[in-house]
Amino acid sequence: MLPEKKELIVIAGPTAVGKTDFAIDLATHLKTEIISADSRQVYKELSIGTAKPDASQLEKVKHHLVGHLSIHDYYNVAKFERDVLLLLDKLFVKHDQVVMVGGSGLYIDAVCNGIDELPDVDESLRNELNTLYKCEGIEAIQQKLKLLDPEYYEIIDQSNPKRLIRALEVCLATGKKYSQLRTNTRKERNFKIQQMVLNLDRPILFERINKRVDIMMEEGLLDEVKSVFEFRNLNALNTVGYKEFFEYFLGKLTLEQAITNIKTNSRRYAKRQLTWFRKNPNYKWFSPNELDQVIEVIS
RNA sequence: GGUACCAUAGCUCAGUUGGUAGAGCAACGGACUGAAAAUCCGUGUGUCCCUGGUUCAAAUCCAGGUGGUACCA
Repeated sequence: MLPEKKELIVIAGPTAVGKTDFAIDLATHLKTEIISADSRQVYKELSIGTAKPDASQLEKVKHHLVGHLSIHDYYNVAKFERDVLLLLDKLFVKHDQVVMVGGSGLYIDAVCNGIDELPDVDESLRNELNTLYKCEGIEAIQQKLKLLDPEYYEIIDQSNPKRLIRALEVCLATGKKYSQLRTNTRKERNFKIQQMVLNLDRPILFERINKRVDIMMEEGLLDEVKSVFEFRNLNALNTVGYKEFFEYFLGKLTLEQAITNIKTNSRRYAKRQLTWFRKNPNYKWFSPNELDQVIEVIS
């Protein structure tokens, strides 16, 4: 089979829209497998709060990149890109089409368009910069970047500490300007890509989000959060559905407030996801009950 | 039934001696190449309960109505 005949079908969408079931139905129809594109479902310790596919769903279709890591592992978008490309090499041997489903827009883009190859940065360097920011404020890291990479400083969101620190750590680790290491070019893939977004009217989506939080509570989310409480400072746990309950356990919120905040933060997350997908014209938009229409488009 | 208080943004409420209104939260829009469920930026969305009156001018003062809350019957 020629590589050109291979095709990755991306199913994106905001949280709680119904991606998991949709992807299972689609993959079943195509007799293929599913790659998850979800930055939090990769962790084995996080199941209920990340709405991972459950045992019966996993039985229907083979899923990849779900729960294969620990919250103690460091993971990022570049590792995800590499993991998916390796996986696709194997899956395309057996299948002409593979479904990738998830809501992490940056992760999806890394697979579809590629991401610049930059050297790994030592963890201690980032820690140092975080400390500098914490102790001396944002001005300190702004000035530092202005000095090391004035071109990038001009175009960056200067009030965003994570962007500043990222640029700084690359400059410091490589001795080069971050702006010069960014290629801004799209990587060619040896497979075709079709991108779909699932969406619902906002009131319906928000209703689903609120309801799903209640269901997570019934499924024992509180116990799951309790089991990882001691690791709450890990990045993997800077996650909606977990961080709010950490505050509850620390006595900063009532249980009811924590649940309300999870719903609010989930709604805001969904909004940010939609902003991300909207700006990318490659996406075709569908409702989660339009499986037939999606099959029509991809065949 | 009587008395008192209240009625302003989706919610909770500010609003000075009268000059057509503003905070918090929610909401909405956006950015985003190794933390991305992260992080950051921007935006008031209003029959000021209704009807009259006073006034150059009413969210504001007056009268009546409606609705609510509390207390007394």
